[in-house]
Amino acid sequence: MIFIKSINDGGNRMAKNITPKEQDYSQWYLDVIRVAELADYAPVRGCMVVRPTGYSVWELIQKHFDEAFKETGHVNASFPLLIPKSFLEKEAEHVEGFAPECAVVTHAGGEELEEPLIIRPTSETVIGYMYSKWVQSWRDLPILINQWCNVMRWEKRPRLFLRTSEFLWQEGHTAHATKEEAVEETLLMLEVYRRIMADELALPVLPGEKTEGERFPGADNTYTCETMMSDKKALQAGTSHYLGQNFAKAFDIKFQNKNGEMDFAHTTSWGVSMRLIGALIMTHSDNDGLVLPPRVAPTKAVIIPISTDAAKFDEEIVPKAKELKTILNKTLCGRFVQVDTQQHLRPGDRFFFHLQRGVPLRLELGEKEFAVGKVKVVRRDTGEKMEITWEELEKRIPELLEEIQNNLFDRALKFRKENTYQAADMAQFREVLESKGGFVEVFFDGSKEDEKAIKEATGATPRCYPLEYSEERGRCFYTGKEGARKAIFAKAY
RNA sequence: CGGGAUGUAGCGCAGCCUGGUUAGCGCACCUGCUUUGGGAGCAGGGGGUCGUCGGUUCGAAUCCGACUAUCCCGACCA
Repeated sequence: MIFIKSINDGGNRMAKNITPKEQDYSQWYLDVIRVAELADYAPVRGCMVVRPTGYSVWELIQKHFDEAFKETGHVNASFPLLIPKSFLEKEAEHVEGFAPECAVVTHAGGEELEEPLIIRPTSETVIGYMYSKWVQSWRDLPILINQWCNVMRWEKRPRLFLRTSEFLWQEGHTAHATKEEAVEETLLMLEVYRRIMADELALPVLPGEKTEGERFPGADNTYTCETMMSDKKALQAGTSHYLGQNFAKAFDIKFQNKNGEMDFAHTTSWGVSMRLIGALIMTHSDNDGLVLPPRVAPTKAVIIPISTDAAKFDEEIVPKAKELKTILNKTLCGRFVQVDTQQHLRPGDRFFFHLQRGVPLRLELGEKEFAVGKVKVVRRDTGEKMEITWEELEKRIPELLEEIQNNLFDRALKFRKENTYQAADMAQFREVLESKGGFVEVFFDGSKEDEKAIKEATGATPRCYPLEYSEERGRCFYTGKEGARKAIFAKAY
C-alpha cells in the first residue's frame, strides 16, 4: 500500500478552523482575520474593531510610511473630524462623488445645529479652507502636510479592512505654486507608495494612471498602486491625486507670485488606508492562516522552549530562550522576538498557535537542541526547517527574515505575472477574463461610458494605465481607435 | 440600495417542518491526572434572556409580522 501525502501542505494536516481558499475565498479571508485575531465586528453596522494584533501591524505600516513622508519633507498635523456641510458643496464634482456616502451630524448639545456637520469622508475641503488662510505669497508655498486619522464613508457593503464605514488612513495634502511642481509631488508620492508597499509590505504593485471613470471626485488626475490578490482580483492599494486648481478655486487658496500677480495654488492629495492590511492578508496568507512579511510582523520570531521535564524547562531552557530573545531583539532593534512559555500547551499546540498568527520564524529550543547548543528554525512561508547554532543566530535570523521578505515579494510578483494576459479585441478580452481571470493588458482609449459598458458586459474595470507602459501605443481593443495607451483591466475589490 | 441566504455558548452546527419537562453536539474554555518535537488522552466542570421587538397560543428556539446584524451576488467606494 502506498501512502500519499497531501499535496499542498507538505504532509501536514490543514487547519481545521479555516475554510480553504479554493472552497470559499471570502470565507477564508474572514476566517484568517478571526483566527489571527486581527479585527472583529463593532456594534455599528459597517464598523470594525481593530484588535491588538491588527493594530500592531497597522502601527508598523504607519511607521514605514511616516518615515518616508518625513524624508520627503512632509510634516504631520491634525484637522477636525467635523466639516461644515457647505464646505463639501463648494467643489461640484467632489460633492457629487461623496454626498451619497456621508454621515451627517444634525444635532448636538441637545439642539438642532444651524448648519449640519459632515463627518469627514476625506479632508480636502477643510484643509483647503485652512490653506487659504495660510497662503499669501509664493514664499508660503509649498505646504506639505499629512495627517493620520479616521474617516467615515457610509458603505453599502462593508468588508473587514477592505471597505468599512469608518477606517484609519493617512491623507497628505499639499499646495504648490506651479502645476509642474504639484504634478511632480503627485508622482513622487506615488513612487513612495510603490516603494514602501514593495520593500516593506512585500506587495508588488503596478503604479499607473486612473482612467476618467475611476478618477477621484474633484481631481484632474488620479494615480494608483494596483495590486493582485491571490484570487486574481485587483485591489487599489493607494492613490495620489493631482487636484489642479479645483480646490484652490473653491476655497480661494491664492497667492502673489514672483511677478506680483495673483494666482491660484495647485494642490495634491494622496492616501493609503487600513485596506493595506486586507492586501497583506489576501496576497501572502495561506490555508493555515496569516502569513506576514517580516517587516510588518509585530512578532518576527517566536522561541518555543520544549521539555517534558518541568524543572529543566524552568531552570535551563526558558532562561536560555530569554537570553536568545534579548540578543535577537538587540540585533533586530525592537521587541520583535517573543518566548512562548505556555508549558501547559504541548509543542504542537504552540507551533500551530504562532503559525496561524503569521509569525515569520519559529525557533524551537528543546532538550535536543539545548544539549548541542542549537535551535531548530522553521520558516512560516515555506515550512522549511533548519538547525542553527546559538552563535550563528544573531547573523542568520536577520538574514532569514530578509529571505522570507524577498520570497513573499517574489512569489506575489510571479503570481501576478502568471495571471496577466493580453487581449487585442473584445472577443479575446471576454475569453481571457472568463477562462483565466486575472489582469488583462489591452490598449484602451474609451470614454467613461465605454468603461461602464465593458464593466456591465464583463465585470472588469480599468485599473490603470501602468506607468511602465506609458510610451506604448496601439489599437484600442474596444473602440478600434489607433494611438491608445496600454491599460490593465481586471475584476476589482 | 436591489436579489438570495443566515442569526441557537467564543467558533462551527443540530433541534424548527409536525409548538409541550432542566435546549443539545463538536471544537475552544476551567480543574485534576497522564502527557509533550505539526492541533493529546481520560475524568469532572463552567458558560445560552435560542438576534431584537411585537403577535398567535394554556404554552414559542419552533408558527406569524416588523426590525436589526452578518454573509454571498449586483450597483458604489481607500
